[in-house]
Amino acid sequence: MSVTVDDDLWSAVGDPTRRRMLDLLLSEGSGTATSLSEHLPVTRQAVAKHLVVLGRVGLVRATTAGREKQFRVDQAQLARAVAQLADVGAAWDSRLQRIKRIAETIQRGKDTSDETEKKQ
Amino acid sequence: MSVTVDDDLWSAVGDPTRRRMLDLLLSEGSGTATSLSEHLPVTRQAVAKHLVVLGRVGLVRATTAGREKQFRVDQAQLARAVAQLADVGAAWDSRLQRIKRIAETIQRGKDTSDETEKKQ
DNA sequence: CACCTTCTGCAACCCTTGGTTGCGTATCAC
DNA sequence: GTGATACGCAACCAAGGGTTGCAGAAGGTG
Repeated sequence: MSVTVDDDLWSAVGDPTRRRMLDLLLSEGSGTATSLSEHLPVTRQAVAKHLVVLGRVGLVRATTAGREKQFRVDQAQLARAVAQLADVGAAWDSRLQRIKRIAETIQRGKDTSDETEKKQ
Repeated sequence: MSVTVDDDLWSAVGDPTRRRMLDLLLSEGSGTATSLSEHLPVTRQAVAKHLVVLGRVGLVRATTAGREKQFRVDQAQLARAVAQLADVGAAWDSRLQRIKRIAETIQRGKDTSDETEKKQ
């Protein structure tokens, strides 16, 4: 029935900036707060905060090397997030399909009763 | 490459309370702010605000009858939202697949070069 | 009609969060 | 050592999700 989703994980990917960050990390393999902020319309500090959020739900992990902190996407966790997106989408989709089917059934029922009326 | 999503639409379904509201509206057909709040852990006023948000992005529409305001899901718009969920999910999924494939290729490459070294 | 209930809308007010600026600090490179 | 660079922390602001409180419109009943 109603799909149980990890609200923290969902809202982590619910933010547009964080989605773009994930896109960047996926396409570039890894990145720092500074390097990511160069491709985003927000400051480094904002990116750093988002990285904390993403780290909290396990979507990224960091390795510190000297003064740089490289972030990478945790593939398993992102796969989990993708699965939840798919689950919710599928649930709503089946709801919509069901409503559509019912509507068509009612429509067909009307036609039938019309014909019946004519026949009577 | 990066899927273009309607950020307003996405963040509308990004909120867990709004997702539950959509679930309720889908399963019950329609509902008022008051009736929805009875099945949710928030007050009627909070629900009313969420309904404004959902209405702003076209996910719900209202019909006023007497003192009651009945809300219904706009199926076309919800279908659009579902499509965007699927798009983003698919984009990330293909990214993950690609990374996995590259990793396997590198692994295979190592094996091959090992064999090549042996042959040489 | 009057009264009471109920459903809605508006306003004020918290707290969290996404964003900024400013500053201090650690690391690298010369 | 000095300067540039990458980071972290703190203060601050605006928007959003949530609450309470209250006023008004619509329905039911004497």
